[in-house]
Amino acid sequence: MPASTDRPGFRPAPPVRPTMKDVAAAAGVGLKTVSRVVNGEPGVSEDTARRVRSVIDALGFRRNDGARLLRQGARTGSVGLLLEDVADPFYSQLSRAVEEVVRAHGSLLLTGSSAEDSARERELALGFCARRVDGLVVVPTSADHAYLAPELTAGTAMVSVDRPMPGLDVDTVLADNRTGAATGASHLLRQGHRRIGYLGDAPDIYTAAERLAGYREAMAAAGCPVEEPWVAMGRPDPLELRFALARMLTGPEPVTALLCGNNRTTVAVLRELAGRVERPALVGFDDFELADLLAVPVTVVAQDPALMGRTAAELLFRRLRGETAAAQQVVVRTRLVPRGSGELTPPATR
Amino acid sequence: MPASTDRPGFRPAPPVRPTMKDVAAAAGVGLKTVSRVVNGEPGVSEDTARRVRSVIDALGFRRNDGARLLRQGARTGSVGLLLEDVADPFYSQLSRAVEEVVRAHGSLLLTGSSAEDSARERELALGFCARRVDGLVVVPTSADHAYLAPELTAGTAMVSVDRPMPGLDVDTVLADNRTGAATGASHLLRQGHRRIGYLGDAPDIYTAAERLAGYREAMAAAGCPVEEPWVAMGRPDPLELRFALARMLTGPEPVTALLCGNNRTTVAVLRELAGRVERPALVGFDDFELADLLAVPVTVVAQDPALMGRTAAELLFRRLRGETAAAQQVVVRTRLVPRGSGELTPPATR
DNA sequence: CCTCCGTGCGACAACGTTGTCGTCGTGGGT
DNA sequence: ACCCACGACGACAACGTTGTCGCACGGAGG
Repeated sequence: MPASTDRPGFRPAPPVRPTMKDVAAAAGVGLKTVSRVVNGEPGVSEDTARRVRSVIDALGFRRNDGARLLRQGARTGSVGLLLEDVADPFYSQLSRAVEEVVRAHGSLLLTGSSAEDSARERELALGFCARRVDGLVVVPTSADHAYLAPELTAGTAMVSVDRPMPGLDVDTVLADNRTGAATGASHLLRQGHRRIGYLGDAPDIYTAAERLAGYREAMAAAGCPVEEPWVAMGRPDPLELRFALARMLTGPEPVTALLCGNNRTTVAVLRELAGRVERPALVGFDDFELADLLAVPVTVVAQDPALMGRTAAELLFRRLRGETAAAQQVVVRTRLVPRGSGELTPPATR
Repeated sequence: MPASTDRPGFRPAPPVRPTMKDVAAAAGVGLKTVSRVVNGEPGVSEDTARRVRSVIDALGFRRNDGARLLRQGARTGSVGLLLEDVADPFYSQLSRAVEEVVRAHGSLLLTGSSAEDSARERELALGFCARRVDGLVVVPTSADHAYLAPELTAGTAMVSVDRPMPGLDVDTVLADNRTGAATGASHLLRQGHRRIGYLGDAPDIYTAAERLAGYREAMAAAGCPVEEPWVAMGRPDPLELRFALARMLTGPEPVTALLCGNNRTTVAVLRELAGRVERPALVGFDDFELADLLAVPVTVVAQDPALMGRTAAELLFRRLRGETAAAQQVVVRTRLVPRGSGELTPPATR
């Protein structure tokens, strides 16, 4: 835990908030009467209510929901969202969809980015639970999540999105990664490509592994042996990527097409290709803005992050409404969007 | 408030969480001893501590931070972030930066999108305050925010980003919108353009108004009268945009260059231009991914959303640390990034 | 006149935790 | 043998709120 110990040189007497007691005293009424007014309960004369309300405005009183929740033992009306990085367009779209649903249910949203670091994810998740969120929507790292089991049995709803949650049996929303990647690869094969490279994220990430598998399956089904230099997996590092691409695109038998395992990789590859002479065909997994406006519009296997987020959030609230069925898995279909880059044919046939 | 009244047909006895009392009973110790163990306070023998810890693990006990905070009257270690739309890249980058700083201070982040709707913003802000967030980072709508004054005096720190907060004197982080837009316009003027169109967001949005003013200033300084059909302000609506562009680009005296007031407008314009024959020069306000990889790379006036977010969050924590100086305004500079589209010369001179 | 009831309101406990303070037992010093 | 200090622990109040209950008052009905 990153030292919340702000060694406070000198904290200037944090101004205190008025409580119901203060309001009651100022209005010359009992505490409970204020409570009644604040909550719109009956049993208060309009005269008294008016007086109390004016004092409330004058003092700027706001009910302390923490205390309220403690007393009522009710739900907190808040949901935690844990993902890899809010700034990634895939997650930011997912995030918006989740937020929309959460808001529609009158709840508030806590957001945290794990940066793919399981310790950080854990810290955030437990922090959310300590705040007693009603539920958790998680894009889990590959680490074991059994530490969340007590929360689950304690009634905290949980849904996993984009990846399964290892070690915990919860509702899960996934894209059809394997099929999608296979579709992308097949599409390239159909254009006559035989030597197709694959660039993806680190293979400990579920989606990366699934998509790689999809690629391999499609290649195998087409009778195309995959040579190892054609596959590059890892966190998108510009330098590594440059080497990998050089490896794939040069030599006696260069690849004529590329399948990119995700958003960031696709963009990084495009940027790298801009500085090279080769113009391999390219299909990207996951759509991105402006893909259609590039010099060669980019063919993608599009996911639907908004639908995934919405579905996940709705599953969560279904649980919160009391649904007790066994954990289910929802697979959201991907869709091939041909735009040009994936329809380039291999040089020999050009 | 959107009916948090889930008419619960039948709520299946929400499983209860173990409390310290339960742990104490199960471990055969006093309540306070459990508290001591949980908080790592001294005065517990290692034997007892071990026993308590094992019971804690067995029951899956987690301290209830709500109760803790209530008791301690301390800060909640949470910060609210209110912006227009998490899915907008500008805000999602800002958001990440804020989150980073918040995390570094050991706090949690509540996020809410106002969708530019002041009622929704208010609802979210008050919801955050009811949860007793320590501070609020807000991208405010243009509505009056005086309703937050009680929170401010009650000690909730507040910082306004991207726009000033009307009706409330708080630290504010802004981009130099006016200068930036003027720079963009001047850049086009320098290429020989005299008829330059401006497309921006609704003028009740501070940044939109400022940037429009910057454009007008630059035009005036160059002695170029702005004709009204050249200016189109409003929420980005594809159809409106099409009409506006048609108006600007056709007729006897069409504009030869465009200045776009923001991210979304720039992209929408690019998309629209892709279907037209005219190729006006173009400068966009706010950078966006892939701007450099388009057929004609797009010249932009780049903002630094991450710096803005970081600055805002740091100002917030400075206040929380007790800083009491008068509210300050930080202006983050923009930077012209020439990439091609803004260096196109007018047809006459081409 | 008294009774009965409804209305308006306040006292009090409780939610789960922590700060304060008191108690108990042990061990060392005299 | 006695005292005191000290370590280990628990009882209790309090944080701000709400649910329960009871009380006082006034008017209607006998």
